[in-house]
Amino acid sequence: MAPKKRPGRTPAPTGRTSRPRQAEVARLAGVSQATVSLVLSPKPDGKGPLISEETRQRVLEAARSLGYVPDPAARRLAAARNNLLGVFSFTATFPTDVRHSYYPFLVGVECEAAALGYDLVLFTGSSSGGAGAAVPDALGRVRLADGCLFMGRHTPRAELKRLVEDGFPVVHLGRREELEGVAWVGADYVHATREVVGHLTQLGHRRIVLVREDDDAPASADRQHGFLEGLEVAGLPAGPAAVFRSGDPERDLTAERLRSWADEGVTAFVAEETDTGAAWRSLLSAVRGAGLDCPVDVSLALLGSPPSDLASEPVPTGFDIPRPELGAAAVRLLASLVAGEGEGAREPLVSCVFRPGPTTGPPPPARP
Amino acid sequence: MAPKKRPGRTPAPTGRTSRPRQAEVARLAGVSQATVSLVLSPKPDGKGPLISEETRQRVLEAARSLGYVPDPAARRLAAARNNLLGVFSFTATFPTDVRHSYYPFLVGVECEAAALGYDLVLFTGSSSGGAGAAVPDALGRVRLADGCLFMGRHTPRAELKRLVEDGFPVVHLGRREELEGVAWVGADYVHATREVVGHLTQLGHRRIVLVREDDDAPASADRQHGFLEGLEVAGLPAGPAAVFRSGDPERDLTAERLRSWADEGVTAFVAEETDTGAAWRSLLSAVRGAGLDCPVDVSLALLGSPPSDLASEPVPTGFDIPRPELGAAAVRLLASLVAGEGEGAREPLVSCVFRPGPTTGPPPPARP
DNA sequence: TTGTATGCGTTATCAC
DNA sequence: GTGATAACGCATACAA
Repeated sequence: MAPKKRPGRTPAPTGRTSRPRQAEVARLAGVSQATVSLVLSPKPDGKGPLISEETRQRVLEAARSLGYVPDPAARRLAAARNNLLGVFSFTATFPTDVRHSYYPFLVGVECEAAALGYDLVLFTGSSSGGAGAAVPDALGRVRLADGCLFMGRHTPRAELKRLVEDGFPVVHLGRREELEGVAWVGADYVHATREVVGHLTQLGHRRIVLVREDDDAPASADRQHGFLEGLEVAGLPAGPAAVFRSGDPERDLTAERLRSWADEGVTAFVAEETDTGAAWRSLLSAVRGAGLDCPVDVSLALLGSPPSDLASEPVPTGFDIPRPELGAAAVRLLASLVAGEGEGAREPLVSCVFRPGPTTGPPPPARP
Repeated sequence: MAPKKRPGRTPAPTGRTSRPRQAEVARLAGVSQATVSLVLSPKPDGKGPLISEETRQRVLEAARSLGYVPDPAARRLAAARNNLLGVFSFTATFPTDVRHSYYPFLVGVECEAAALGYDLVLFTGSSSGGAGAAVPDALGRVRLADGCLFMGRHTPRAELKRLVEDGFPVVHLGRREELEGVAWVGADYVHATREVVGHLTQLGHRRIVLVREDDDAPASADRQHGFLEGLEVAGLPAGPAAVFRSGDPERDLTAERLRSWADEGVTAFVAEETDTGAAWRSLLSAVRGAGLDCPVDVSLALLGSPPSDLASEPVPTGFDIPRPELGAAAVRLLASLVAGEGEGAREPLVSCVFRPGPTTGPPPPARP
């Protein structure tokens, strides 16, 4: 009699070659499948049932002879974790335009993730397809990981908050105090900028201008904050006139503008570093266009690292953001959240290190 | 009467917040779990049962409000796909030592993966921190993805072959003809090197030496192959004397060695590009140490791109490996394998483009 | 058109 | 110590 056909999945998906399973190892070793599991993945602290050495060896031998390899999918499914940490950047992680890239962060992220035993899932904001095609919410896809790291200057607040409210472990790379409940690690731009300004004032500069882009990212706000603080501690006027803010510095920061500043007695400029490096690039070309010599006529400092297309130029005075360390710290924090260890962020601020350079010097003698 | 306790796993692991499952979406939408599955992953050709538009919307709405995202492990276990492509490098993908990195490849990989609707899983298999890096399971983890891209000069043949034999879609970035059955895409180093040698011979060089590391990677063998071919087509002796092979060029490639070559009439050197860039770096410093002027006294060419720590120097004559294109091509091939479209690799070799530079010129007049 | 009943390979638990 | 047995989350054949 033919066996009655029952509902359910086709016994063998007739897919690709199937690998040996624990059940087959068990048959070959003359034990149960569960025993195989116990032998092959023993509890770390020896808590589980102890297996006799003889059985152990039989199982191991059987597994080896069959070339058994555990199925990670099944393992993860049963363990309710997938050992995956997500990395989501609001711009492409590996942009064609190499000028703004998150590569330096990833150096630290990958290292630390590996050390902690996690693999990484790279999500891109732009990617349209992906596993969550049915769910239009781009950010929703990150839930496939055990937790997710977010980076980028502009963060969709609502969606991020939603994740956090759902108890999904989230860490933002970069200060994000406005988003309550969102864990973050960031660089101490305030302190680092104050330090750069201090360097300039000690050299004797009395009129300094901050060049920033028209951008409300905390990273920009922090630099401006530190800048103004730096002026204050030096007893200099810290009015809004000291800040030049432009949405398109390549256009607004002209040689004429620069000359007029020089005429007013401005002897030093600091520019913020942004994704595109536009502020610094514009500042440099304006200085050249104005025929000014740096650092003789004017001192320049960069609040961060120069864009890679300017790598051949001398590294300006400023500070270095310890990106790999930041990435590593973020991963550590994220891992602790995933492990359920509460808010384990003791010190979310990582210090930047001051970088002396050839672009700053004493101010020129006062002009008539 | 209390329900009899039966063996089995604890119903709820009492763990942390768990992601919503199809069952919960189903409850919220008032349908069965199977219906949710049907709505959320419809057959591409509309083969499966058709769901009424009204139910569809209810399910989608429920899924969205719950932030549902399919579990990749479960998807994969159920013999489906999870739209995940793996990337596994045998050296750290983002090494601390920035001199050798796979970043340029990833630019193309990420772009193409996103375009094809895949997310990327970065397997941190062989990174520094890996405690159990030696476990054979390291490669097994990639089975979590639908397929995997491998990169690196040194490939564990056995494990890779195992994956392929099991029908797991695998693409190797870099020529790998010795591993039968392993699909690959690579750069045409043979042709590109021949071209560089041709450039030198046309300039008039008759004695050229190849500096390579002591490394049996195909990438090295191909360059040597192309080098010797280039000599032959120019009618020059292509003996082994023309190849300088060293496991530690920083030590072996001395200024004295270089001078003696010059005395023998050698007027040009080509160095291979490797992970570390050691060959090229050593060559440069030896030339300087010998007090030779490039390109006046000696011509130098680099079979690849200079290491990033030499980015400030003039870009030498040589060729550019189209790394992003290679990465993209690899992803395309991998995706076609995942889709079951057989060996879709028509042309696995991508051309390198010759890069003229200031480090080569006519040979100096013959010395007495 | 929707619901029911498996099964994927593993881990975890309990009774023996 | 060992062996059943129940989930883990999802996909699918089949019944209704």
